[in-house]
Amino acid sequence: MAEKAGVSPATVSRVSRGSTQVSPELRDRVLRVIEEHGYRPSHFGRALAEKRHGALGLVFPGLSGPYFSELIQGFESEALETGDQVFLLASHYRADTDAKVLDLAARVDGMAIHAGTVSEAAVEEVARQIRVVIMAGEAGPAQASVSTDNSTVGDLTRHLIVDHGYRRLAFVGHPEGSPDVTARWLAFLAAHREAGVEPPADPVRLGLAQSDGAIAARMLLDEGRPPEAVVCANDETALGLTLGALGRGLRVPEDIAITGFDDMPMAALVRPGLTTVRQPVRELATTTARLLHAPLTQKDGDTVLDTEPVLRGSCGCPDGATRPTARTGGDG
Amino acid sequence: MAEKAGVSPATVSRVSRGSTQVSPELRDRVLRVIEEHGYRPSHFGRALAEKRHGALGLVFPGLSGPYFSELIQGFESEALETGDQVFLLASHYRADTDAKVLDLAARVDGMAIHAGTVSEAAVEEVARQIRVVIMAGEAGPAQASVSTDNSTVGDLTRHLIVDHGYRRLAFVGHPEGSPDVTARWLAFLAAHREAGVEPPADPVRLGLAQSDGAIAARMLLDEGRPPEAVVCANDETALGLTLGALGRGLRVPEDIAITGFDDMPMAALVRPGLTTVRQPVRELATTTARLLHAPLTQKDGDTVLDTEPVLRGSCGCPDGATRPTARTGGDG
DNA sequence: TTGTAAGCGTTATCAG
DNA sequence: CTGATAACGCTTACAA
Repeated sequence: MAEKAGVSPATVSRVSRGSTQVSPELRDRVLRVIEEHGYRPSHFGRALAEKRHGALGLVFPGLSGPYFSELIQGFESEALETGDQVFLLASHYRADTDAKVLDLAARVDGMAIHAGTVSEAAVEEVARQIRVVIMAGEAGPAQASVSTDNSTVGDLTRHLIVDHGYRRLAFVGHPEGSPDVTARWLAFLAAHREAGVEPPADPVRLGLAQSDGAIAARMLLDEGRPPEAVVCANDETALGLTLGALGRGLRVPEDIAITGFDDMPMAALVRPGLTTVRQPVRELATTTARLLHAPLTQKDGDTVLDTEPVLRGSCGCPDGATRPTARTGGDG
Repeated sequence: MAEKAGVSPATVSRVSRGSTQVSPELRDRVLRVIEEHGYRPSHFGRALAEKRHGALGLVFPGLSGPYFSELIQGFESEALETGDQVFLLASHYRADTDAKVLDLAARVDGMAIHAGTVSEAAVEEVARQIRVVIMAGEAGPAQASVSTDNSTVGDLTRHLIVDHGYRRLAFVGHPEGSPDVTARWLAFLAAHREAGVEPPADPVRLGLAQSDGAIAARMLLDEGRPPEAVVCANDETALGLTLGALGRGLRVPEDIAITGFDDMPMAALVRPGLTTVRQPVRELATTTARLLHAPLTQKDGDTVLDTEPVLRGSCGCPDGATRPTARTGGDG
């Protein structure tokens, strides 16, 4: 094709990739023809010859809000550094996700999979072909993972019980839905046990979208005896719940205290400010991308990033962040 | 590779693509070996030979909320029908988007580009190589486009002025940010002109995320004289604004009326219900994907899908949808 | 029905 | 510094 420039394909290849092994004159001539014909090297040709795609895959459940947005941006910016293209695949919790993931695996050099989006079997299968890192969950025996510390939900729960004296708490989130929510629910339960307070028998099993928070409001507030405080699995549901509470004429935190998880931008913007847990989503993403770039060592292991509580007005604190009561170490 | 099954590559190819031209016995033997070795045909080999990727690209600005989620799901489900894989590319409004789009263009057979994400020049360049359809904006001379009717914002504005008697309205949205918002702002202005009411000199120029609505609340409510009604460019900002208003102790719609655009699930779940405009996002996406599958005819043209107002409580209507005052046809 | 061989666009190796 | 030539893994005539 570009040999219409009167040179060999090898020379075109060298020029198009900026090799120094070409004489200035020839380079110029080739560049001119490339320009004229709007030539772009074929990715399949290149991939076939190099046995690599120059691309990474990122698989996640859906696009509900800032968490994934931040995750994706972080991942992409890191991949940019290493010159990798990123292909996004949103599962939407659909049944055909496994097939799509397998297909994607044939087009990329490595894949980051958000926990809870793909079946165990598919993850194993993909890991047999290319590098895999699990985000926000634990890796199987063969892959690496990066996640954040969910136990801070326990600190927050203890804060609600010990510092504010709430006794009837609720938890909004679906523990079976993702490792993150599982861990948060368990931390919520553990804090109750530790404080000698009876936890609710069940969580309010809903998703992580803001609309789920609005539904939670209906379930918790339109009946008999609302809880004094609600620990939500993430900020989005917390804000949905807040909207529901305020819309019903309730005051936050006087009538009902609410906490979230993520510390998304809205958390600081609403009134009262949302008490939550800050997790380093961007670092989660960049760490994952970095791991994916180099061949994984036998066991890169499970990296767990730190998180920290952020106390604002919605739990009953004055609207300015402080730290919650430190864990006492006792059994309560 | 799979010829270790003792057959020719041609036979493997035939079997792996389900050709009928193979004897049952051979087919079984090959299938067994394929299974054993976990063989998957290489995409570059296939793409190289077939001169197609079996994939479509979808480029959009970011992932803030239900609009893009719905858009992507619709697009993917349609692509699934035609057996195409979908590659997502989020621009995040970054400068290097053009380069990524060009790269993506080399890996897919067609590309849907959401308006306002990619430079004109890059769109032209991509369109020279593969099929391109613009979403939520007008196509250049060479490509097709699919968008929705934004003029309904004018109907909503007229409703606020004529039916509810509001005189001091505000508009939240950045008209220069996207064709959609441009059209909505212009419709807002036109309705004022038509009704003989003075519109605000400028819109509140903010983005489309919920946090932008919260910022709008600060700008509009924390000072002298708040507007009586606010028309927001989309539901997310409307909800952010609502949250801000309620959090400040204001009542909606008594103290301030608020409208949105999209009719996302939250709109019906909040109290009061959010008055908004329903647009067929899913149809927008499926139509685009369908157009992309077949070679575009010389001018598939600009498809515009219908939208309709949805009146709920946040504008002052009783919380149950009705239709707004019909356009009179006069010049006001 | 099955195998052989050419070709897809690139890179890498090796001569010249 | 440059050009042949052989891969790369697959599909598709064409031949057997």
